Amino acid sequence: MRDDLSDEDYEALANLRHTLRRFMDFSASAALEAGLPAQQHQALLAIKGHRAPDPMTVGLLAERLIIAPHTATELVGRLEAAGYVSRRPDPNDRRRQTLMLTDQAEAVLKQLTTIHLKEIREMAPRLIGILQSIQEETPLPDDPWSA
Amino acid sequence: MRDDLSDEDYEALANLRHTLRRFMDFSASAALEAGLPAQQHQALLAIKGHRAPDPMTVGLLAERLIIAPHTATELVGRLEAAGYVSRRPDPNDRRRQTLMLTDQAEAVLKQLTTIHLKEIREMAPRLIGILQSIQEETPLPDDPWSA
DNA sequence: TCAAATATATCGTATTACGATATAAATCAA
DNA sequence: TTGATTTATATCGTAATACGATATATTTGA
Repeated sequence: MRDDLSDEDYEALANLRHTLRRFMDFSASAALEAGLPAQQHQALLAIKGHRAPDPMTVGLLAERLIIAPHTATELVGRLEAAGYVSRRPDPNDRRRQTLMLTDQAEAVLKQLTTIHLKEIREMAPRLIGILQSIQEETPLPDDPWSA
Repeated sequence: MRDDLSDEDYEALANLRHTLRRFMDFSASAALEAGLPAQQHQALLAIKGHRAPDPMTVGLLAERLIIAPHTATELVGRLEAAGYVSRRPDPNDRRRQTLMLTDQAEAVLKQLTTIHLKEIREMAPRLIGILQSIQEETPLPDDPWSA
């Protein structure tokens, strides 16, 4: 594997970033139109998308969103104040707060998830193409290192 | 196409977000270790990865990063103050500022791009898998709607 | 039982993007 | 050419949010 970087390497990486930023921008705009800041939307999704025997907690949410636990606390505080989430101490470990979505959250999340799946289906081919071109590490057909 | 959402739909979307956030966290940490805030790193990459006859400008950078033009102005201001970018008025249109990377920027960007390509090559299979499962819209083998 | 570890919460601070606005240059109609 | 409009960039004040430092409550384990 060559450790040198071609102009195409930088270009592919920049295109990947641009594609990701377009998705993030789409997502943030859609969430805001639905009345949710982007982080709050992603928190609701993380709670709803959590598949496990044990319930979602503040600490687990922090892990899934890759934020500090106390940042998750603040985020949940905002969600609770806005009526999207309820906290309830875990009877097994009363340090833990289990998180539940309200009906309001379920409704807005359903709407947002529908349009996100649609957007992702449109974006996916382009994104997959960029990822594959990076993995092949010889993005150009006439690359002298290929074959 | 069914417009109903299954638990697996939410789960796939949440997993996609988690994967993207891990990448963003990796990227931001790597950039910070190299002395660059995340946005400044992405700006350097956008400048370096710009393939076109015309030079990179503040407005073009805003388009690529999907931020407001005046936000790009501030970002470039920080990059210039830190010695990563130089501005020069475009002789053809003196409203425009053309952007050039300094040697310092080239060096740090080369290092960051190398480890980013490595990380992406590791992340890509998982990300592609999630994207494809969403596109197939029947993520489970035993999905009653499939076949 | 008491010390250490874990989970959550609070407060002050810093970064950064944006809205509103300003300035300069280019374009175009008359 | 002039003057109005558009385009490109820049400045300033503000708001949102994540973090560091720290605090409190609960559990665990020697």
